Amino acid sequence: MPELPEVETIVKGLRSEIIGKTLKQIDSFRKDTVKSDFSSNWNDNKYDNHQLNPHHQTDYGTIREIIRRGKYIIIRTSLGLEIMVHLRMTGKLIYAKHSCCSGWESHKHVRASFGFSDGTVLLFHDVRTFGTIMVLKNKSHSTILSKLGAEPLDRNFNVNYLGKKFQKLKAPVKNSLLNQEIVAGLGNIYVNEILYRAGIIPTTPSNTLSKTELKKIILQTKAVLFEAIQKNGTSISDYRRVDDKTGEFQNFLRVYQKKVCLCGNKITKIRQAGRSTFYCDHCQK
DNA sequence: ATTGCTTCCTGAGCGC
DNA sequence: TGCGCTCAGGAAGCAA
Repeated sequence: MPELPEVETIVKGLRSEIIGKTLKQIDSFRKDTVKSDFSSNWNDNKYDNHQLNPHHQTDYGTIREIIRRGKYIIIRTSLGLEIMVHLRMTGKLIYAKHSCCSGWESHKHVRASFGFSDGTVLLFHDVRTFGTIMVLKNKSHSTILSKLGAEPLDRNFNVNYLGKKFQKLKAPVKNSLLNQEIVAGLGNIYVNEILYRAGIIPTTPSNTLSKTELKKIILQTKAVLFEAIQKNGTSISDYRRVDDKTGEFQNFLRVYQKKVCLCGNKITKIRQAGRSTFYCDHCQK
């Protein structure tokens, strides 16, 4: 399940592969996967298999910039077009350099593809089909994503910010950290790891945390994400890099899906907001 | 306003 | 071997 470090790794991989390439064609092989803000065909959900706006455009421009905001990937072209990708649970972007011999068109889980003028293809592969792609011509990603909270690695994600957000929030701290409107990019794995390292029980009401505890959360959020990015993300099940390699951070997880804590205590597993929470009631208070 | 439940979806893993 | 069940969960939508 790609979270911030996985998305960041994919963005870096994409930059080195497709910056400067000219995007010629966008295809969708499943309804609801690709939406656009300019082609009515793509929004009425009648079509399972088609090209985006094939008669009005022969060129989407050259890939200029690829950025990440929370768990979203935003690809911007020289014509001002923005392609916004969210991988959700099982989405992957795979760059197929040798499209002529791969036979990807018939692959069961390829939901969309981006064709470049040099014959290479970027494939959107998604087993569970939760992933989405938005092609924006009129709107900007920043408008659509305006409700997203702070970037956890930014300077403005600090004790003051989190204190304000948590002030009147009774929800468990685990739920609050998963809330993308509070902080953008954290998912279940990293929130478990962050609260373990911060020594805080995940069920603690957000508004009862002390300044010291908030400080620990901020510090450990940045530390865990930084380390995970350095290890190219966590490959628990489906996440792969653009070149289909796995990340390595799964070897450094301390609490997620663990049975026993480093201290020897048994790890407790509960469910919060429909997701698994792991914690050690000896190391976390 | 806030919180929490349901929905979307498919494959892996398990017990029998 | 194969069937049916449970589990994995990000975010939207809706109900309380």
